[in-house]
Amino acid sequence: MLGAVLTSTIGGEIVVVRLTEVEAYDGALDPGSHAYRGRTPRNATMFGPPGLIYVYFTYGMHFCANVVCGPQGSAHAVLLRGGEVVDGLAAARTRRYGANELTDERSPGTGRTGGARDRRLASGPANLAKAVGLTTLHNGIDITAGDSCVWIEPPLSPPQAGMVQTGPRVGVGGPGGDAHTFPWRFWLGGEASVSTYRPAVTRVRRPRTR
DNA sequence: GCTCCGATTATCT
DNA sequence: GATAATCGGAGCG
Repeated sequence: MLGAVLTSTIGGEIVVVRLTEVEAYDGALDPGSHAYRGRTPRNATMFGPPGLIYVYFTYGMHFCANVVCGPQGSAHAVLLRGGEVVDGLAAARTRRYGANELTDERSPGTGRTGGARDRRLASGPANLAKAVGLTTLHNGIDITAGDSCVWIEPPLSPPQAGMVQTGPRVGVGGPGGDAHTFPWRFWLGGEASVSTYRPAVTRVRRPRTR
C-alpha cells in the first residue's frame, strides 16, 4: 500500500493523498487490534470483505481509517498513518486549519505550497483522516469500487528498493505492554509526512488533586 | 529537539 | 469508570 494513491471527493472537494506510512493489524490474533476481543458494533467493518474502509472515532475527537485487507471474516486491516497531499492542497488545509488559514499571514506556510506545514498536512492517522474528510459516516465504504466517494489505486510506480522501512507500531500496548509491538509499521524513508515516532505510553495515574 | 499534559467522548469491562 | 491504533501547545534546553 505504500505509494498507493487515495482519492477523496467527500463534500465535493477533491483531495488526493499518496500513502507514505501504514501499520498492519493481524485480526483476532493481534492484541493490538480492535478485533482482538471479537466482533462488536464498532469493529464490524473489519470482519467484512477486503477493500472496505474501517473508520473509527477515538480520544473523543479524532477519526482514524483502516483498509480491510484479509479474507472476509479474518478482520485483518491496515491503518493509514501518513500521506503526502498531491492534489487538493487548499481543501486539505481548510480541513486541517479552518477557513482562515488561507488569509492568516501569521501562520507559517500560509499561502505557499510545498512548505513544511503543507508536507505534514496528512501526517499521522487522525490528521490524514481529517485532511481527506473521513469520518464514521464513511465507515464501511468499498474503496475499490469505481463509484465510491473515496477510492484507492496502486502506486504509479512501486516504491524503490530500500525505501521501505519498518519499525514498532505506535501506541500499541495491550496485555504485556510492549510484547505485541510487532515491527508492523511501514513507511517510505525520507518522506516528510511520516509521523514522528512516539513510543507507546503507559499512562501513570496521577494522584487526585483534592 | 525533547517531555508533559489537556482536550473530549464512544466504547468496552 | 477507565481507557483509547492522537494531536498540538507549553515549557524547557
